Amino acid sequence: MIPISAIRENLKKIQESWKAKGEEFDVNKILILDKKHRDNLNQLNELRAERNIASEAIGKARRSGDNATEAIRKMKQVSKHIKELEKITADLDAQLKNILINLPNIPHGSVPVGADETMNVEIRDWGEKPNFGFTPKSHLELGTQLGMFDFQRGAKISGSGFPLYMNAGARLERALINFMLDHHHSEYGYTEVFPPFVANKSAMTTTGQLPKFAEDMYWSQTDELYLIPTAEVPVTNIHRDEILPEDDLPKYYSAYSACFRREAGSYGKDTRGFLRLHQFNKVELVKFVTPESSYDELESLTAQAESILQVLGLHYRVVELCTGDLSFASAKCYDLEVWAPGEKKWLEVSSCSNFESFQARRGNIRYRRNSDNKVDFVHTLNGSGVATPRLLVALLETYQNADGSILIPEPLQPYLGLKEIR
RNA sequence: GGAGGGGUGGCAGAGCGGUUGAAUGCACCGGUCUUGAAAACCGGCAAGGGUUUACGCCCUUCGGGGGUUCGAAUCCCUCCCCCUCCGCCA
Repeated sequence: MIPISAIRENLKKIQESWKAKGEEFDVNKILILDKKHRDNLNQLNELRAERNIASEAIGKARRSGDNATEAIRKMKQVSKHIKELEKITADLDAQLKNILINLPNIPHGSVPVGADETMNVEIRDWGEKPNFGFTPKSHLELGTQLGMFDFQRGAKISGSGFPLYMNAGARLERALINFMLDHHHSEYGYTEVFPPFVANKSAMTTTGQLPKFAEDMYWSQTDELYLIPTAEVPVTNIHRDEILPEDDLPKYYSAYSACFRREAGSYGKDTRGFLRLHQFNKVELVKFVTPESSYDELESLTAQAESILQVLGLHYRVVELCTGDLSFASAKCYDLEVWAPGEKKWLEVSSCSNFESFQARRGNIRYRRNSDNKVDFVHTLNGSGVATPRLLVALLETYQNADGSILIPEPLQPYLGLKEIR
């Protein structure tokens, strides 16, 4: 959420940034509403002040045995008026909040301006495309031959997009998750958490899934709970409505979770195999940091996510999203894309974002500054470190042998207990 | 699911219709003392909003919402959460 004061004070700048995102909002309506709200609030405050003074006087009169019936009669009218004004003010406030909660974050000044993903900027790449002495197969062909997963039976149980991992596939999935969690803990000191996989409306609103993206989530009406689309939701909400001591920052959390996405409106896109799923596994990294440090933390977060791909020896590139491709809550974002030689495609396995105070404001996540003891919003960041389905695709396709067997990268071998899958 | 208890400032914990935005303790900040530190003593210390060039002033907030009242942390209704016991269950 961006503060209304920022809209009042930096209207031009904010409008431009929305334009760069390809969005437009009726700022006039916001400003008029805001003015109306403040006018009402001022009137209300004056009346309440009057009431407070009168009530105290009545109390005093009562105690000293004086008659206060006339004052009480008068205050009855004032109270009635206050109630009416309160209703109006609350209604205006709700209207205003409803608009603010639907406004996207403002891109950081360093973000390249562009309309869509074609304007994203490749920042760097790592490794090289593997050379095969044969035509590389797709992960579907390889995995099916090796009995690693079964999409037909997964669909029988739940529908398409719900993969059933089997045998070495199931074990490899578990190995990857364990490997990534261990790596982030031992290399970078992340605190591992195992969060709930469902979350309530407040939690979903903090991170920005609600109110705009309700359609994208699975939800249990009877319990008013959503299945989480990412561990970002529960983990960011760990510190909702809290004031953290500055000395506790930065806080680094890692979490495995299953992720559930309805992918409404994307049918027919990437329907093959593991490229787009309704349920998948992911290790998520979440940081709570001071405002001054958040952009340095974004760089290190990205590097930490990258290190997973490096250790596994996978060719990848880092792409900086342009303004038009930036998500609702993000102020700046790097995507990690891994090379899948069978698909001959770059696959997004991670998005590393700085949300600045956008989520912190929604979730009221604050810290007490050492320098002046004042309270301020933290900055939150998160990135996948990384998502398994496309990682699995890249792994199978990169490490395939001519006979369809798969070599397991050395760091992963102890986790899987195998040097190769055949 | 049934019975009972409870949710108050950064934390602990009083208050149970009228200077209570809230005692007290801890934590924190400043000062005195000390060679330095600790202890002791003195002082300060909630957040949000509005208004003001500023000092300041005003309003709101004691789990959420609603009600009673001139006036609610305090009374009533309702919802949520936590704890204890019983039942059920991985």
